[in-house]
Amino acid sequence: MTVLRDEGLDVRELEVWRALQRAQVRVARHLEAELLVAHDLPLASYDVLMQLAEAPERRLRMNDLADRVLLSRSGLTRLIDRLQRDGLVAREACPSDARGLFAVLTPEGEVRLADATPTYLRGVRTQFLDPLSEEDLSRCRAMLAKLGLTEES
Amino acid sequence: MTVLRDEGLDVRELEVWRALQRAQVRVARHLEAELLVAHDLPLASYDVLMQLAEAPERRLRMNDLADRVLLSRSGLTRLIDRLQRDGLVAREACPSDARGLFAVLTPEGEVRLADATPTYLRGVRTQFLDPLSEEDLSRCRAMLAKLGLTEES
DNA sequence: GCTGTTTAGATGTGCGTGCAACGTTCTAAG
DNA sequence: CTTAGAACGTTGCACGCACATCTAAACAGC
Repeated sequence: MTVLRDEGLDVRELEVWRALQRAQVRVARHLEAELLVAHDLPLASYDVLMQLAEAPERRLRMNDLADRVLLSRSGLTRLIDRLQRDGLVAREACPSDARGLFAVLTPEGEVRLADATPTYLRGVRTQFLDPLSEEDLSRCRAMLAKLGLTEES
Repeated sequence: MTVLRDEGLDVRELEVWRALQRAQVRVARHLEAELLVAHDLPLASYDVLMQLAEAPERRLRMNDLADRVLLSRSGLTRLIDRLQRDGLVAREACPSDARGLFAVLTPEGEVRLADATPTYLRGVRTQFLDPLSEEDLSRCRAMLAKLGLTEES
């Protein structure tokens, strides 16, 4: 604590941030582990498949996808490489913009996603939702909405 | 959404988890970037220094430290290697257990930590605390306490 | 004391990530 | 039409991580 005295006594507030970080990492690790053993599917891959499944036409531009998955563009390129190699996703040219590329969910990808989804949902529930009340969740939702609007830097 | 229909309508709940994930990563990335440009200090390194500074005698066993920093044991070994190379941390044998090693914060490490702390605190504040009310924070604190007790797997 | 088991840390290896640089295509200005 | 600049995605590179494995030390029972 000693080092943090200078800026007033928001050590308690800081503690909230650190606990949040810990909780998030803990749940994410749990999900990753379960998905890996049960479906040989890393969490990041699951996220990509899920995003694609939710998108119209089951396809998304690489750029948009990178934003939603919270991954760098280069990271997404490699990840899509792997998914394509495994046949879960295909690349398709964009008719209106020759620079653009769509990542498209293949039928096989859909199956894989459907298989893994129960595992994912169960993990989120046991590790995150179950311990919390309805009230907690709506509070949390409101909080996160506020955080989402703070864009700069 | 279509894929998630099977388990009832907790799509909204799932959304909370996903938003949390996004928020956490966003803030962490911001902190990492700021610490890097201003002090050439990765976020993980900052965490280690902070944990050591808060510990009695400014020292911690490798194992305990690994838990607090939310890093694998091997990851911590490498990170301490780097910090030791940079002179911010030293390794010291444990008198009572010859297997054990302490990671000790050096004076130079303290200075570096003190330099970086304002950057860190400012980041946490602008990206996380400022958008939230006092009420939000205490709610969040309570929520995280519940999550912290769900240990298994 | 002598073995078998457990624990603390350190390594070897492969993989995933971000950053910076690159080629390609689109768009706007002259 | 030509050229400058921006946008989209990919690639070279170095770094950091986790998993499995290994060594050394502590502890257990006999």
